Amino acid sequence: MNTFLNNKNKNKKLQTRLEIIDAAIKVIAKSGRDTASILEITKVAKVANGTFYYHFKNKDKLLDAVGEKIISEITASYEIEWKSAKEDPAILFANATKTNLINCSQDPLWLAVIIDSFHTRGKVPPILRGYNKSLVAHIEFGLSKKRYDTKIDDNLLANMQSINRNALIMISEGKVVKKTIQQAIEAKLRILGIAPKEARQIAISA
Amino acid sequence: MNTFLNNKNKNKKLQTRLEIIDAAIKVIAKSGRDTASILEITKVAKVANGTFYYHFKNKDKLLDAVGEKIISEITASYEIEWKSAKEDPAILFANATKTNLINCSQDPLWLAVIIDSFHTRGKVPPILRGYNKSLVAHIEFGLSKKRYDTKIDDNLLANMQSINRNALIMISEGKVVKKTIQQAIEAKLRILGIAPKEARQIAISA
DNA sequence: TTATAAACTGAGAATACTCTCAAAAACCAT
DNA sequence: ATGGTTTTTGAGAGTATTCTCAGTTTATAA
Repeated sequence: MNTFLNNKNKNKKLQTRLEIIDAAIKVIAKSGRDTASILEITKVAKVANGTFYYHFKNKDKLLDAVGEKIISEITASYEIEWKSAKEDPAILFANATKTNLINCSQDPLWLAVIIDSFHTRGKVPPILRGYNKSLVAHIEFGLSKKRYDTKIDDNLLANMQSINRNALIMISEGKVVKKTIQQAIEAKLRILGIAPKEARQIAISA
Repeated sequence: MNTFLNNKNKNKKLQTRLEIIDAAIKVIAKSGRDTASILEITKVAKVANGTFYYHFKNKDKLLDAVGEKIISEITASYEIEWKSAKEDPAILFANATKTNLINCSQDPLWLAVIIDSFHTRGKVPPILRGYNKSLVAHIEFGLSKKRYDTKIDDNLLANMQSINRNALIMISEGKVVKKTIQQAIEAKLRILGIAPKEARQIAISA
């Protein structure tokens, strides 16, 4: 019984790890990814500074873990429901957007971290990667049904993401959730090439 | 002749100040607002560290100055031309967007700093303030002519800004300028409520 | 030329952060 | 209980950054 972990230790280690991740979420929500210091995170997590380095090689690895935790709580809902492939892609997309935004809004801390994750220089943070995949699937589905009038490229995806991000910012600043989500859906559908009035209709009834 | 500055000195002082601002633009373009250090800026500007503090109270004041410098080079183009108020507001807006994006793209350093300025937590950086004012004027003009189908609010403005930002990012990453600008115009007009096909037409002929 | 005020310098105080490591504590199978 | 292993601790080395300030240089009015 010498080189591998037994269950008790596994749990203890995991628990500390989770405490650090939770503390990180709190600190990032307050100060942002770049300014959040490991010192403060360990203080909030009530562990010694050195403990952090036992669990994570460096700050980047921690940020990855934070991203994965949040994404795992949220993105499942965003997966396209292929079983309903006979439905209007625009309506499917509207519903997915709604669910996704509502999920993100559950916890103000997540909200802050997710918004922060959009403020990124350089590499795409993990929080956004999964989202992009589902997004492409949705749009391709709509294109295949000749429902949209656009092309998929980085610019389009970035615009879709930005609309989500802006909606989340509005929500985090206290704007009415329902109305904000409607606006986001309307804007996205319009960009995709749905006629203005119809986009509004779909957004309202989503 | 004791308390006020004479002309020569004024010039010398101003020149050093400008050198610091230019250096700051270079460093910010490379490292981003948050990570840019005064030490590095003064090194690039070839002045002593203390000189910085003779000219600027702190980093924030420098960032304001940088924003003002860039905005003064760019936003004039975005002002609505009221003399042509008989024209289609959508076309006016399309042209303004085009000019604005082209101006921003002139200098890769500006481009980087402007993009960076969108990554902001908290207060709106000065670069964006002037832009917002003109944007509202444009949209109000279109609404008054019943050309658009939307409401002006923070969310809408944020979405317009994001589309610009995304276009600038694409350009800075080497995407074709003309096509990227067309996409931005098309997306903005569609969000405002112009019919999809017409939005594309206007974007293409802008 | 010289006195004076403006502009600049760079050493260093104060602070903050990341990461390492030897030692201590906690844990658990026997 | 014992001994080996895992986990945690916190002091501190190394590095970086902001900002101050006493003193130096520069420019110019007289």
